[in-house]
Amino acid sequence: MPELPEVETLKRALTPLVLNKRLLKLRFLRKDLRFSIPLSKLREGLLNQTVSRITRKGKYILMHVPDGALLIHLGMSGRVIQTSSMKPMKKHTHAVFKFEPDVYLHYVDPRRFGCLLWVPKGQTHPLLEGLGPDPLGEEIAATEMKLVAKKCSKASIKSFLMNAKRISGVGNIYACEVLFAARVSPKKPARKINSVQWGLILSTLRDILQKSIVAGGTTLRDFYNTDGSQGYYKLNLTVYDREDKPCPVCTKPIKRIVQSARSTFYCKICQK
DNA sequence: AAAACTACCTGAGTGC
DNA sequence: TGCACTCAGGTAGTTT
Repeated sequence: MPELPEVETLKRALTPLVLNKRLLKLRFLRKDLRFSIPLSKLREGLLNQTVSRITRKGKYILMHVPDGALLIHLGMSGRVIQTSSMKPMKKHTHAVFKFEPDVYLHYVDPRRFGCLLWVPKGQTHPLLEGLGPDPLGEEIAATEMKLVAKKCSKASIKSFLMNAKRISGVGNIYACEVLFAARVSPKKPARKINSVQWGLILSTLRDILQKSIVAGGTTLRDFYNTDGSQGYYKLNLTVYDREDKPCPVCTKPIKRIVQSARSTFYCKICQK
């Protein structure tokens, strides 16, 4: 997926294409993704309406129109591509949007873990409620995080970082990368992280995410920008998907373990 | 209450 | 080539 940098990259790519533009056509090729798509609500709310704003919270994108917003999530394999017609170009194209004058956006998602939903004006959405602070938004206070983590009896720092209720938008790749950069073991209980370490983790997180956005997002299998170009952050990955390869710092082999049913990559020597 | 596990899908990669 | 198998960037809902 699409981790946070990819979603932010998508938001930035979409903005000049659709901001202050009217949606002229809307076509759905299926009625359900992860959740059923509210077809008639989306048609009613979006058709012939002008996009006033595009925002992001964690990995969710909101495309605002007068009566509400289109809520987009890319799940694990989703992407949005720009083409020159309503005709689906890719297998697993589930929705096509035509904006004035001639911008065609195709929502493609093979695994269908993503979603397209409607948020009425003045309301929020259950999926957005309870999301923790966005790591690229207002600075998260280390003291605040330490306090929240204190209440976690057992959760490892890796699981903590990936829990959207704590901090929104941190996926598996960046959780691994940040902990390596901050020299913190992924196995360390979140409640044992001191404020200095929290400060380091949070500033490193912001730094890595920002650098990745500048590079255009991490491209693994499924992410492409709306114009089909790929991101380049993958080249900078230090530990993720590098089991048995040398640690860039100490050259000892990178370890792979499983935490909460997800692969974690780290250096036993460098991360304490 | 918190944390771990399961399920939702398709496709890429591996080994036979 | 093909089959069987494993694994994958997310996360809501269920179970422990």
